Amino acid sequence: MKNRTIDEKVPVDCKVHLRGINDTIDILGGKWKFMIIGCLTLGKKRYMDLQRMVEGIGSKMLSKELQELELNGLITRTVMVTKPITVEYELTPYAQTLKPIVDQISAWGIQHREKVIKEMTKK
Amino acid sequence: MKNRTIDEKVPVDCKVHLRGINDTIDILGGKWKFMIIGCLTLGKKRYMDLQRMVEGIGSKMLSKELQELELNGLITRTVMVTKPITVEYELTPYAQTLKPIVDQISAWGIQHREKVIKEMTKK
DNA sequence: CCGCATCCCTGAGGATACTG
DNA sequence: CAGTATCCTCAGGGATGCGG
Repeated sequence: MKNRTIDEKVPVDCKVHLRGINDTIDILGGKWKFMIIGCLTLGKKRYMDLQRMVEGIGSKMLSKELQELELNGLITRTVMVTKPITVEYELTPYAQTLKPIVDQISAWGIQHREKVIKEMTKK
Repeated sequence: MKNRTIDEKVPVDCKVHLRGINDTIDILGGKWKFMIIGCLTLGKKRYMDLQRMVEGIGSKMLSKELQELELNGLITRTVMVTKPITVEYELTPYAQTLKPIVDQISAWGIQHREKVIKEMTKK
């Protein structure tokens, strides 16, 4: 048993803070989840809509990520028994709590892009 | 050339919104970046500190992700020429703009965990 | 239109060992 | 202490095709 210097600087509230980040990333990690949420932030969407909006995503990934989001209670899946079947995805009220986060992430990306472009032209 | 119904519902500002998310995820994606930023949010940290705080990360991933963050101008790396060498990582002023995002992500994770636990015990 | 099944493959990422 | 190098794996994820 060595006399470790651990814990000297890792108070409990820090751990909670970090665990919070971890938990969120566990749920919203992956390559597309934020994008999907971002799309649904704009209103309910159909499968095709999503595939078109989330540029680059494949059918397999899309349905997989949608399932995971549904499991976590973030989106609802509604099947409309129309001619060719129709499915609508929508954020749950609970998922609305994610909107501020998604909006900020988007805003940061936008301003970051501007900053990068500015730096390139300046040089 | 088919008469596609695309674009009917994909106005430019939506695309910008989504591209913003994309850009941010490109930079902060990956398994650990948010956690690392979260740690550095608490102040400057040494390599070992980070490895200890970001539970589960390996030496290789840590240094790789740190390099990427440094490339994007989000952290600074300072070498102290001490007995056994010492290196400190710190958020750049620019990276401070990420703090609200990280904080919200953390807060959401914390409240989500509480919600899940509540639902489990309730049942 | 929705989305599962299948095949396949790249690369993220883990474990271990080694250097300055 | 702070990494780098090497090897290896396994799952994320792309492409295609089929069925309800």
